[in-house]
Amino acid sequence: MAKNLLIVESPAKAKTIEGYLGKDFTVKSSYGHIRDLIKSEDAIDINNNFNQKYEVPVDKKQIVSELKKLAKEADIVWLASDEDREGEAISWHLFETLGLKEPDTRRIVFHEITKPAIMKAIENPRKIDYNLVNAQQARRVLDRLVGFELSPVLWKKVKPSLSAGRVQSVAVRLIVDREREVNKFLSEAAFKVVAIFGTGRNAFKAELPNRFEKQEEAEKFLQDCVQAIFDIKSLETRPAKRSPAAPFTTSTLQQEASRKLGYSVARTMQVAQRLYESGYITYMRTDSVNLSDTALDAAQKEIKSAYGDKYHQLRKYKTKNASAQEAHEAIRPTYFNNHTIDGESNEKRLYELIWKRAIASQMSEAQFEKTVAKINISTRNEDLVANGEVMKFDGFLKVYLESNDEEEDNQTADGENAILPPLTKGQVLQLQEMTATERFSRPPARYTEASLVKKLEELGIGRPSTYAPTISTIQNRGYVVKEEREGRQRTFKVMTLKGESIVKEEKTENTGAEKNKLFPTDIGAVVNDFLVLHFKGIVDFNFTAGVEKQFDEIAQGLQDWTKMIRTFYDPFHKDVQTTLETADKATGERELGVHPESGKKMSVRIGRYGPFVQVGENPSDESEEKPAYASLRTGQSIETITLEQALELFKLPKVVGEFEGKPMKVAIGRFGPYISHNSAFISVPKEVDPLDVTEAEAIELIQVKRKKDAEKLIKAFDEDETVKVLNGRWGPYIEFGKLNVKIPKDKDPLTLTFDDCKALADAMPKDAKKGRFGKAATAAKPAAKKAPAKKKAVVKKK
DNA sequence: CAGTGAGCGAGCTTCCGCTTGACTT
Repeated sequence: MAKNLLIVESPAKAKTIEGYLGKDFTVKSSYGHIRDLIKSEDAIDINNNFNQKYEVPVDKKQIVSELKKLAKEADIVWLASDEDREGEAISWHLFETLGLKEPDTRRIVFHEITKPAIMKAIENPRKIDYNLVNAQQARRVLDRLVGFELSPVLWKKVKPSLSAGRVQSVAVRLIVDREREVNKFLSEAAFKVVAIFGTGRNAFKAELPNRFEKQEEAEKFLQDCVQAIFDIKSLETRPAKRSPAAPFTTSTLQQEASRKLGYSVARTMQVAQRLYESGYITYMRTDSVNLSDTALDAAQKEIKSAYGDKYHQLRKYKTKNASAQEAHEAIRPTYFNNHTIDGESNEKRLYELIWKRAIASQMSEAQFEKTVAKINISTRNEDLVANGEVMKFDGFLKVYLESNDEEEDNQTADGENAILPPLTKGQVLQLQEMTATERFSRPPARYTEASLVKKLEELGIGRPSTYAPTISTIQNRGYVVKEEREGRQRTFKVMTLKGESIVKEEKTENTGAEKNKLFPTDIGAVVNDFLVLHFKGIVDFNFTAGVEKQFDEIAQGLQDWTKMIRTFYDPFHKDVQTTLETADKATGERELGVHPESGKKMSVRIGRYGPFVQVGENPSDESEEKPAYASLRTGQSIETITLEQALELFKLPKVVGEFEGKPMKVAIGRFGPYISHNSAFISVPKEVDPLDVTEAEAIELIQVKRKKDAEKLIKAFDEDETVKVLNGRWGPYIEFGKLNVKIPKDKDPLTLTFDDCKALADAMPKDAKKGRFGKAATAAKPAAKKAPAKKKAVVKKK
């Protein structure tokens, strides 16, 4: 029997370490925290030094009892959780929960999963650092107090089931603020001048550094250039270089995977987790850019053998972020000689990204020669400028080029990195073409999931393990939606000088289209405004940074944690109470104006079922006329909707005519505009304005739909007309009332009898539709039931 | 793939961080 029990946080880590330590050691994992505050309100005794009540959650009971048993049998228990605030607390919780005794317990830490690092750790055990544990308790208690006092205020003053917290509320605030910046942004137009000189292979672009605000100025400029002589006024060549980026942390991996692979942050983390569990990469939840000495050596070896000595350059990176806790290494391949791996394409692509970034981080810089040519215009004082860049040595660019957030502005992007033909000072240039194009200044970019993570990290808010869950939470609560939005057409003017004539044209472009961007919902904005009004301190962008500073002092033993929490809590709790007593219910109500015909007041606000428009005052008694209501459509918001748009909402649903003795109604549903007729639903095609649908068109659409349905039909039954065999997009299926049943491959849809269909349908719902997940989970692991079930409920609501 | 928007009241919701799991339409 093993004399030693060593406990780490992650099972994958445990497996590796067990291999290093031999028979005297059993290595187990705690699977993260094993205890948490109890759920109820008395988890923290406010009047008694914020004493906490902890419990082992159901899904951790099994692990804890196993660890308890092993701890009893072992002579020495080694607590090897991570070396940060949370890790120290995990060790302490283990110490308490497993009933360990100090003489038989050792606390050890290591930053690198290698045999020498672990042996060294074992030789240098220490005791649990209670200052660090106190800092974690302060963090935990503060988050609970904030979350569980603030959320109920929202239930009362805004809507039930809402939530607020130190992290999520700031995340929402960032998005609300940004949306408002975008909405109030006034775009300014200016004319940008680009000239093309030379012909064929020797053609190159030059730009006028400043833009013209007025069209006349731009036109005058082109006019002046008609007769002008262009010659090279100066040529300047200087070397330039570029250095690789640091290896990935959780946040930079999420950003880069989003930009280069289009992954959501949740997906990136799922795939990374699989790579980690397969032993391909180091731990994926980290804020450190540090590489271990063994990794540095391995990278060096790999670079030198694959690319040659001159491509290697030893680099040590420092984490900029002050709140980083650096319990792990940066994310890197475990073996640098694996350029690629076996696995799903997701895994392969992410691994490749990680490998390239880590390898590149140890490579030499890329060297360029940059040339700036200034071009004199005989008729004007301004110069045109041409930029050229020639790569002299690729260095790290051989493997990896980091992308950036800025959307490609095709107007400035070409012209750069271009190669200039050989030029000499004084050389006269032949103008091929010159254009002055109207360009518009752009509003700040809306956040993507990944750019929000970046911002949160900059503000020191949240941790690598919580970025992805936070992004999910604010979406699940309905504060934020990730959406695509169509842009609108905009015209812009282009003037082209060619030969001796200037041609003026008007072109159109699409602008403002967004993909996978985060937008605040009305409820998100209302909750945010409420919090900003009544709890400014909590949703302040620097709140976390401020408390983190105090946690650090607690960790260093310079401050008493209960005093710190007391100083925070008393005024905070007072704010909660006065808000509960005095604040009005928040509905985001905004007056739109008066109805053009009736003269009644029109307003928008959020109600029980979402945002809506109201026409007419609230009645004070029964005799008064009731107001009219209409819900806003997706994409509209109470903040930006106009009176005209609000009036449109009342035009639908409307009956457009009759067909086969039944009315046809046009309305807008969850999936867009539709015509309902005799309990059938037909989508109105995109190009048709639902307001203009005529009776004839509606009939036509119904008949087209019927024809299409008939083509899909393989078989119908006399026994029950709601049962049909159909040909769907993914093959034949049975429509059994409201249930769709897939037909197995070994069955021929043509020969299916009614009874066969019934049998297949009977087999389906029990198994697939309802409880498959729940049942299987229950059967396999009764303890793990709770968390997934909860998650599912949230998804369902949506 | 509706139309809703009054008010009562019971019982519920909610935080952040550390882990992985077994699932999906």
